Amino acid sequence: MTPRGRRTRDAIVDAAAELMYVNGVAATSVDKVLTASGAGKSQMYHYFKNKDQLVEAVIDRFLRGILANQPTITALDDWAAFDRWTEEILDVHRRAGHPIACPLGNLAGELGDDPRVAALLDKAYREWESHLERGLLSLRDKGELRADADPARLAQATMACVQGGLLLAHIRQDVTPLADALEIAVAHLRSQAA
Amino acid sequence: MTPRGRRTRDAIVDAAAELMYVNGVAATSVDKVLTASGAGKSQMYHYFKNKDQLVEAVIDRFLRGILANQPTITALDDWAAFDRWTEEILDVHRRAGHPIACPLGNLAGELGDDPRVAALLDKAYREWESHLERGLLSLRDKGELRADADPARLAQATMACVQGGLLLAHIRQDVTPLADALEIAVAHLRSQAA
DNA sequence: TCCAGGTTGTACTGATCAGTACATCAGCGC
DNA sequence: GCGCTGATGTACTGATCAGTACAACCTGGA
Repeated sequence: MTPRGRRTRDAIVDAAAELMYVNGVAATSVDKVLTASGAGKSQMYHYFKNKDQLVEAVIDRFLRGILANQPTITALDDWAAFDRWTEEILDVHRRAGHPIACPLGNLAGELGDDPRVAALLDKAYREWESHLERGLLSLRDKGELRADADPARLAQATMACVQGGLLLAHIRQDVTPLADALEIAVAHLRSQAA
Repeated sequence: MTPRGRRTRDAIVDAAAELMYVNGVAATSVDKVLTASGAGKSQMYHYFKNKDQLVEAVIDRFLRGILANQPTITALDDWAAFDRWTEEILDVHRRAGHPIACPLGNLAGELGDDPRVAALLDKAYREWESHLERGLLSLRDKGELRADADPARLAQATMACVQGGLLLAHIRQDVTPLADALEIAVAHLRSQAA
């Protein structure tokens, strides 16, 4: 693939991600993506076998964007870092100009019963959670988390709170439910401190 | 509307709810609903102005089904009742034969950016939460909840945990995230006990 | 019996959908 | 300059979509 082709492919994924984030996958037709990206149909089917493959690329793009928006998640080496992490999440959704919602969470309801897509979403969520788990592991190694705590399960429960907070924040376009859910999640983690 | 018409209308909403629960709203065409319900197109547009109005009826039906599945939510008059409530939720989703997911939560991602649908979903969630709030109010009146606790906000945070737990449980088809999230939610409520 | 209002079957429209066919273009190595 | 390969433009197909038109139906009350 040449640099020109790469740019075109990126433009298609960009436009698709934006449209699918706001309107959902089913409501985002290939034609709309192509109009928004300025590409033609032959490009779309040159770089993607079908719409499903485009959705795959969009899911990956969502995850990369999410992780880039919360840099502290890769540096959770003390309890204060968890507080900074929740502040980063809140800051993202306090910024105006886009709906308050998790791009991955938006797909869960619409596509979660397609086992193929569910597997991709699961993979994305697990990568997201793995950073939380790594942070908890480092705390446990430092003796700041109970030795019998289960970092993977704690990470999963934390993610559940994040997603639930975002879902209600989305419906109400108000960050309060997210802020409260994040506080509860981190309080629960801290309750497992050694 | 005659009893016969009522039955036809109910059959349409039944079929639509089932299909939209599993496949999402956009993937559920009016034609599929009518085939599944055995009704004809003229009935559909006799009882509903358009597909959006059918979705409205489905949202209401989802809420009724959810509340019917957790009867204890209307009798949250001591802390033990909250534990029974979480058990009811888990039991529903431990039963096989249907995907593990919240019907309302499934719609949030797909339709949450349509302000009209978001308002309907918000209304449904508020009714759901109102029962939690009522329970917390009764506990506060009995002196079992701190006088300065905010029942509405606590109810909202609890709902966030429920929804997040269900979202991850959906993607993973495993009730563990839901069980953990429910436990965290109720533990947080109990931390506000007087 | 008759008839009015609620109910139903079927055929249709125009728009949009995902995906395909095929010709042309652009740029890079030779 | 030549030719190959990736990149692109455009026109098309058949399926499906939401919604409409219209005639025919029941069924209860007068």
